[in-house]
Amino acid sequence: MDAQYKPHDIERDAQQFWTKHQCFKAVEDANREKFYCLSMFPYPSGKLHMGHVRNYTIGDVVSRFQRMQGKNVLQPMGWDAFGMPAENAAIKNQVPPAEWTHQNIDYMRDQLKALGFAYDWDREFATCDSDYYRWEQWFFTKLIEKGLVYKKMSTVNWDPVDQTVLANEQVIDGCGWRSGAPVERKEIPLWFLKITDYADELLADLDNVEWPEQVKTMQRNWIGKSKGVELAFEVSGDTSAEPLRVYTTRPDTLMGVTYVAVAASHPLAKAAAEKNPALATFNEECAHGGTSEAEMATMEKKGMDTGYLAVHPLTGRQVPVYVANFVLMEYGTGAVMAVPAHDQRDWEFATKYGLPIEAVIATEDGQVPDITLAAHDAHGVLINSGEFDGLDFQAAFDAIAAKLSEQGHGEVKTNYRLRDWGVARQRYWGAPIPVKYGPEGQTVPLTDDELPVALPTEVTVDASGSPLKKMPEFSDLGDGWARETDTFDTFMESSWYYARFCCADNQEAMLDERANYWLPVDLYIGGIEHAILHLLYARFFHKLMRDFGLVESDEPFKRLLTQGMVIAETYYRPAANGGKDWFNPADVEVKRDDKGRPVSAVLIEDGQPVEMGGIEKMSKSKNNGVDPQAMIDRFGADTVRLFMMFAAPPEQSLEWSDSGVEGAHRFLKRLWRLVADHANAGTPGKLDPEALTESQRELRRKTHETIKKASDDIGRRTTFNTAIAAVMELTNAIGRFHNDVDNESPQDLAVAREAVEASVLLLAPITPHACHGLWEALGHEEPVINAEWPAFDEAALARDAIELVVQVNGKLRARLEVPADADKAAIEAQAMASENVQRHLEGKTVRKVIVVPGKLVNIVVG
RNA sequence: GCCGGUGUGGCGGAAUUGGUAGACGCAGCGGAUUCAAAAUCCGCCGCCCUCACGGGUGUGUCGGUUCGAGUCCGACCACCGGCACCA
Repeated sequence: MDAQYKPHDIERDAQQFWTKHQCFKAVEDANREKFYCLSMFPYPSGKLHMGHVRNYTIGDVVSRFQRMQGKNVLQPMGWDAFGMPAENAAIKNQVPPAEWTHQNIDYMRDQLKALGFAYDWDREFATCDSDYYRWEQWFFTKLIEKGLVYKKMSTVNWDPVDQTVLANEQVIDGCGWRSGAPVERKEIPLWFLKITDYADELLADLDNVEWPEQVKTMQRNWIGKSKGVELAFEVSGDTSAEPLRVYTTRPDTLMGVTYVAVAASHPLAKAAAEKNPALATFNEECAHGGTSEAEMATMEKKGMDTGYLAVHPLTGRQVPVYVANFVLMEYGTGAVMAVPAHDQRDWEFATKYGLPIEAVIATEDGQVPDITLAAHDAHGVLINSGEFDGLDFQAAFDAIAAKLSEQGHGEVKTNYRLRDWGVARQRYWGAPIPVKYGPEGQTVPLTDDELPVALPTEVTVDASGSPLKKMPEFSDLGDGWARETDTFDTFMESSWYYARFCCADNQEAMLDERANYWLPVDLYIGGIEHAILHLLYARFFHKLMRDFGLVESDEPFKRLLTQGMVIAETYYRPAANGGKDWFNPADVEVKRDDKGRPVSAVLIEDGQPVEMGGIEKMSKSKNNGVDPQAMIDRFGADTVRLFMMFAAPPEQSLEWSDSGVEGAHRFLKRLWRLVADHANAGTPGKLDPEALTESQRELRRKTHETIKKASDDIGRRTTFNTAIAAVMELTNAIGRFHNDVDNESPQDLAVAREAVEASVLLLAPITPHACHGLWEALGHEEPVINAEWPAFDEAALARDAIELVVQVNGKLRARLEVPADADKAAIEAQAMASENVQRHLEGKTVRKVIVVPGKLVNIVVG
């Protein structure tokens, strides 16, 4: 065998073999245990970035590992092909979105193939194919029939210059990103899915999935189930005004209410503005700025008195009604009661506008809280609350709720922070919403024979409005009927693609029985940034499909692995316009001091210094992306895969390092030579575990320790980095073994063969091309992709003697070699006898001796 | 602002159940090989004191629990992800 590692030849040969033998085709087989391994499909933005490479390498390693475990593995791939970047590219370069998207898909597919991922390409689809989204349209019409869809007014970011709706990311400092005009909040009717109907189940079923606890916590908090009271404040002196309904989780503070706040678009605020021009101006002002929750929470809180008074439902006291810019009409009731003594936001507002602050909850030690500097928001016993004084939180909650209920002013209510899912977008590059509007204003879902509604692909896209609105050939159905021109949120497509992969070729139905063979997904891998929205919507959609009889399982993703970002150093120079010019790491040379610490960097092109801007997520804006293709061309796919898996555990962020990649490449070269040297050393004899020399026994123990550790690391812990480190240790040990043994006996070679084969098998999921070649070179006829994962031999792990450490007062003072079966007394005696231990015991009294078998002895002295 | 996370040598990281801190790799330093270089191989490598034996110190900061804390508890600091129209 050739001792030189030639990755490009090796990778070409391996890939040709897999393709020729259709190794990755997944076929349903009820007699075999299935494993559905799915990585989040990519948006086809142009070319793969390192985040994709990382995500898909993890998925591929698990898939190949499970295959070696004997499972029937499905690993599909497709394209999340609808979305804004295609429209932005269309505006910029006058390329139709469909054409741009398909070109990107073709390029990226080739890149995925070059990385050797074991995908069943027969199942590939793009969500912009009408064969895909037609079923989404069909399902939506069924949801309308089931009453799970409705239309309501909703706030969007409106660019008054471009006359278009902006996404949150297109609003920069309150202005449109293209026009620069201040963004307005505009209310338009939009389609919603009733995800809140499933809130309880979405919450409860989190207990039944094997997800990272942090993700489950985030989803629980997002759903935000709370128990509170909904109550009404009558509006004083205006019998025509509806009572103000508010929801609170703190009815115990009800006696501390000193004002009520309503949204600027609340009917009462509008009514007050008619007689009050200043208030009208203020309400107008509240309509500026973005709609995101972060913006709402961080903006300056402002308000203005409406002049109306609200009547406290228990005391009859009249409190002012304010308009507040942080109260939104569409969340909850559009009105909130304010208790400034016990809520920080209310406290700041009251302080700003000189409203009264009245403490009604005592501190822990029963005192009146100091509310001069901040609100006191902890639970406690009630004070200044008349008949409720002395009650604790729960008793006060119950008593006040009962009283409100008795008087018809309020009821206990369970509330959710979760809001219904707005699925309509005023954009072109998405799936058309299958609804039409009649001449008398009727809203009618399309019937099965009117589906699918194909998105026209011949369009001109510009920055203003939705292209579909400007295409009568699409929207005008004649006789006064018009088609809906809004398209679906692209989260709709990503909410069920995992199911469609099971039966992507079915032209007659959305899903078929094959979905129940493969689902749920056994391991789903993707970025932590999807922890809430995508994963929650997909869980919801799965339950909708279940309730429609399309799938049997309750949850789509049994196990979840959230992968960290890929980050890299950034370099820049201050630009003339006050901004920064960013330079790609590939174009920069780093200077180091004599200890290897980076001290400065220069641009290779002109030799002049650049600033180091810190380590950031790889992005276009910071120009710190490393092109996977360049790395594959230079080192081969296996090196890239190995580095990605070795540099960090999957859940952590991964810092790109050119020298780290070179290190991974060096390891593969060393491995290749090691196997070649071994293969050329002679024919191994038959391994006889009962007749081994000390050094043979040692290598064999290392082999089986490594099998044990790597199996656990990959299968249970998914810490691929430590599995690779363990195999590196094993290959180092093989190298030493070969050096130590002068004339290699057949038995030496047999022990070495076992170690070498284990190394190749353990690395096969990670660097599959190299291992394909190595396995063949070791004389196997069956390819390594069909090999069985190795099992460890418990007997090989046994040791005669073990090392343990001796501490005196917790500080390490000696190391001991003791027989594996030594008893505690013998260990203690040996520990005490140690010279260095004796020195630390001198003149002191031994108080206690702790012996932890197999680990240590701790002698406590005083 | 709210929710979730992260913090260990010069660097990426390891330490899985509270028990030897720094596995493995990168960088650096020294050596071998070479006409020379690259590549490769061998050795050293947290910081401070010491010729050495050894000792002190050390896991973001401060405090606590414990025979023993990177790991558990409390407070704080810094950074990262999400916040419903980026995907």
